[in-house]
Amino acid sequence: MRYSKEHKQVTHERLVEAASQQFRAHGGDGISIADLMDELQLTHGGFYRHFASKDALYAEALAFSFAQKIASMQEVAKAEERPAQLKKVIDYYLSLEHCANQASGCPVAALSAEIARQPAIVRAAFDKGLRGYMVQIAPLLPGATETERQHNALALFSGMAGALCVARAVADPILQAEILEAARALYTQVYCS
Amino acid sequence: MRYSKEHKQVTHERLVEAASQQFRAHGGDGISIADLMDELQLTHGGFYRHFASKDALYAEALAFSFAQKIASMQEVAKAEERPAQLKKVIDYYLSLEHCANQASGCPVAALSAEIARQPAIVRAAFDKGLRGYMVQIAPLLPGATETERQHNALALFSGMAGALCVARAVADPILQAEILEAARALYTQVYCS
DNA sequence: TGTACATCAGTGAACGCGCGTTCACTGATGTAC
DNA sequence: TGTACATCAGTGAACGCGCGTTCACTGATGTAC
Repeated sequence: MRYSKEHKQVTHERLVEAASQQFRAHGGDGISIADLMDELQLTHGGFYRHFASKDALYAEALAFSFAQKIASMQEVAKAEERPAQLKKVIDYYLSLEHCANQASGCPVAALSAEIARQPAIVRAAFDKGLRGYMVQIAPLLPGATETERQHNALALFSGMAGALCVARAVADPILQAEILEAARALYTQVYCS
Repeated sequence: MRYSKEHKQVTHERLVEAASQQFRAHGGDGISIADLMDELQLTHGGFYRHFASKDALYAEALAFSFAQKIASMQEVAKAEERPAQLKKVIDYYLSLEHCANQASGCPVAALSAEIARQPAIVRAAFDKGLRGYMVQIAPLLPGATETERQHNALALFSGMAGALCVARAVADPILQAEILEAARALYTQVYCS
């Protein structure tokens, strides 16, 4: 049957959002198109009316994940003064809550390890997303110039992503908490004093 | 045909070593048992004379990767004085060379993102490997107590693993070098002064 | 306004492929006598 | 020492499964007249 005018765009957006969460939670190979379409109460055959391939969806989903995470970070920083903002962001990024919620968490921590093995369309989306991330977050960082602030942002966020990723990998919850706490102490000391 | 006495153990060890490199390079799902056996000039059917499952091999290969990396880190630190040792290790870990050679690189950077999705036997090998890593490396870190040095090691190595992982994900070589350089500056400043 | 046709999001079967695992078999070496 | 048998690392076909992608089809809505 044919659907009303905005229907296709709505389905497209629902797919991107669902994929964005599922890819972060399970990785690119961890979720099938059939599972994704099931989640939207659709059958898998219709997928190719919306995307040329699974990779094309991955690229769009990645862009969505970055945008969503930038927004939630700015939400956290909002209504605080300059030096306290960064402390808030660090505490949030390295919280047990963020650690436990990978599906809605930072795409850098969840996916960067597999991005190097993805096709060019996905890698390009990652580069673009990461650059946007750094531009948006740089104002919260110390540094005399924009370049310096962005370098600081790269060091801080790659480091926090690593801590989050390793904490999630670890099976022992005590060691997990130790990793997050050690990273929180380090980055707070360096960037918030 | 039947083989001489030590033959089985030799094949077992060759499998673990080959798997250790292939898993780090391509991830747990990125390499098949048939490909691995091919690499040793064997056919895939014989695999189960050596391991109960692919997961069992993954666990052993992970332990091997950790041991190998600890050894290469100690090699780097060797013949230096106390504060310069850590600088050497940081520079090596965040080098373009380490970044380009994932197959022989740090298993934390290469695999921690997928470990959380692996079965218990693999996760246990990761925990054990990471703890051993931290114990071996802690003497190079500043800190008044062993606990403090290990916390510093956790913060430093999770952070460096994140930087390495993000650098590898990025397609643009200039941005890749920037990430490694920013991380090198950060961790050197914090831990080597 | 009414009618005939075109469109196209979604359906569900099918294709082709790769994978982890199993299994009957092979045959040179180890072992028991 | 010599012989007959047992062992078991390795072989290669097969099984069962899930996946990405394709395709002929459906049928309600959009559009042209």
